[in-house]
Amino acid sequence: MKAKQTSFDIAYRAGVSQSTVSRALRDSPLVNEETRKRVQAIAKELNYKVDKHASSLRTQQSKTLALLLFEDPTNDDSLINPFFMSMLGSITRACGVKGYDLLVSFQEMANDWHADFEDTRKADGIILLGYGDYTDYEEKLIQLTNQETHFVRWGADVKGLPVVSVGCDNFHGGYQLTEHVIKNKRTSFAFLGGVSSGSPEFLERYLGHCKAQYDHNLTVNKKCQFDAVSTEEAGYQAAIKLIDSGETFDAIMGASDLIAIGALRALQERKINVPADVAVFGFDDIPIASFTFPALTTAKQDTIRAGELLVDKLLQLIKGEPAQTELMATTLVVRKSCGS
Amino acid sequence: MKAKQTSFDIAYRAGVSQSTVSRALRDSPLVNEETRKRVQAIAKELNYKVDKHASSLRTQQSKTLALLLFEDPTNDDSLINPFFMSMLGSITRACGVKGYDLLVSFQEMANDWHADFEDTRKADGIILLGYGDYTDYEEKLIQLTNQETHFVRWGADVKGLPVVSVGCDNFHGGYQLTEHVIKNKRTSFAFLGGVSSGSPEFLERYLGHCKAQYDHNLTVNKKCQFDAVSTEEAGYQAAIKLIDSGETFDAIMGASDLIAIGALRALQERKINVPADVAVFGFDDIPIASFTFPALTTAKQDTIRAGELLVDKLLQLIKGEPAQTELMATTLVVRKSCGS
DNA sequence: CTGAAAGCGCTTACAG
DNA sequence: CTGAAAGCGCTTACAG
Repeated sequence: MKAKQTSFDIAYRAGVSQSTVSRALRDSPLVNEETRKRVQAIAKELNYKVDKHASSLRTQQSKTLALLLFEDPTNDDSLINPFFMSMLGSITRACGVKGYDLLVSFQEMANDWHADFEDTRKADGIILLGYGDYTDYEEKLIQLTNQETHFVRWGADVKGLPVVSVGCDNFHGGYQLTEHVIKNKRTSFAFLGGVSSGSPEFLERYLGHCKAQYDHNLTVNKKCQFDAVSTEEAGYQAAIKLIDSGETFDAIMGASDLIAIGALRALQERKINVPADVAVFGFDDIPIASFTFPALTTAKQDTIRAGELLVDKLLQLIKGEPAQTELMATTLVVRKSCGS
Repeated sequence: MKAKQTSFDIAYRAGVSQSTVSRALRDSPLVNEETRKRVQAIAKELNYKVDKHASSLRTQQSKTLALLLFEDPTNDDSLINPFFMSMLGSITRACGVKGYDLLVSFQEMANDWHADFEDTRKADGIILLGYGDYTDYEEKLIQLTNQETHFVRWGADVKGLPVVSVGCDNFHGGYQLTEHVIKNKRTSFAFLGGVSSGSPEFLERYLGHCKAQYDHNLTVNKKCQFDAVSTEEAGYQAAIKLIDSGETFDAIMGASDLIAIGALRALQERKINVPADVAVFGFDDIPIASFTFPALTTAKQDTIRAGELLVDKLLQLIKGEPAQTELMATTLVVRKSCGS
């Protein structure tokens, strides 16, 4: 049990050549059925496993994908966005299904993370997942593209760049949510979240949000929009600013669930009743969203499917096949935080 | 930019042998300072990176650790225990610091996950993280030990087995929490969570919980203990059972925060006021714990340190050094859910 | 301090 | 269907 078995050991026991062992183990049609079974049985018995590095070196592919999770350094270490955690889970599973391993790496946006994985052959391709200032981000996307790295990313479509993305229809999601709340008789909306081009997802949600108000003959009060990054704390701070601004509002859209949850805390602290006085809704449908008080109305992004799409498209790219950016529809999830 | 650079290309450009390139890149003292700088500069310019598989094959170590996250299949896909997510973050970072990559894999407890990583040389060692029925689990630990796999695990100490674990002092944590709540004038405790030897962590928390009551001359009401796995839903169900049992209680300890959060939901649904009527407290201090209503009193496990310890100890094992099981103290985190 | 050479454990043309 | 041989890109004794 001590020394590691090699294909030569198996070959010796099976009375065949090492080449045949290799073929048998890879289910090559070039090997006799009976021989294959015998070889495989012996390999199993000796608990032999093909050496990953030797085979990767020879075939020049690692059968590994890398997941790069990046965040703004503002985020607390332990407060990794739960939405990304759901994605991590589904990506891991999707990789498993395809026979790929997954290397996970956390990076700060500021760091120089764009290079290593494919150059060192650690991974055949990269999945990018994270929020951060879009300006920094775009630069890195360009570098990756120039290096001819295989990669896909989660997020809004990128205008000029030939970058394959999987994202959700943020505009429509924002529209749908807002329309739902308008039907619940709310007329004055506030929006918490950054709406610069630095955060395209939030911006699109905001635009959908505004369009819904416009379509229903409501006036968008720009004074009721406050910037916030996607954390509970930022949501709390933005909501406090909103409350202290003296503007009137009867509904708050958080650009993400985390922001909405922060708003919930601020409202509660100020004794403002949700949903009686103010409706609150978010975006993402992270697991906690159903456990807040009151439970949060939100737009669900299908993380399972997102993970599969990301992996599938990356694998296509690796194979040299073309892959298309894809936008997934969101689902309206109605809970208690916006009234009936 | 197309064809991948090898150390021979660098050697050619630098006018030295390939061996020297290899040495220079690894900062070997066997190479002239000036030569090294020149080689490194050229490598950088050409964006050359050492091929991971070639070097791993040669050195027989992968410089990669594997993280195996396993759960009971009862858990919802998206509901990966947030506590483990915090751990994942800190483990990733700790690996990075040590120059190791991290392979992540999710497995169900029922599967045959004990083998592959080290046999295939994908990883030099394994970190085990998860909850599940302890009986199944122990069997797998034994297999891993027999295979002479290098591994460490998060969790309670394992009696007979020579398994290196990092865990927290669950007994003391349970004791400390309960004592704190007793000082807040609660006298009748309920406990939600499985207390069989199938879940040793929960059992220890329960024992500490009981000991505190005993030490303060309170009677433990065994009818107020209801089994629950570590999910919000299980906590909710257990709390409903507790309420419907007709037993009296003025405090509930959830064996984990998730369970306590489920209990919060059940109490709210039944219009039982927290903390006025019933105090509620959990264990773990997951990120959501401060955002529940009311915010949850709990015992914090230091995930940052836990990740570092896990990685350090695994690395010791890989180096052939002895490593010891270590128990970390928990910190009492007082929030609103147990009164002042 | 440097170079030529062996070898890590595979996969896959090539020849039969 | 099978085997002998080359070679993936490194690291590291060995010899100088």
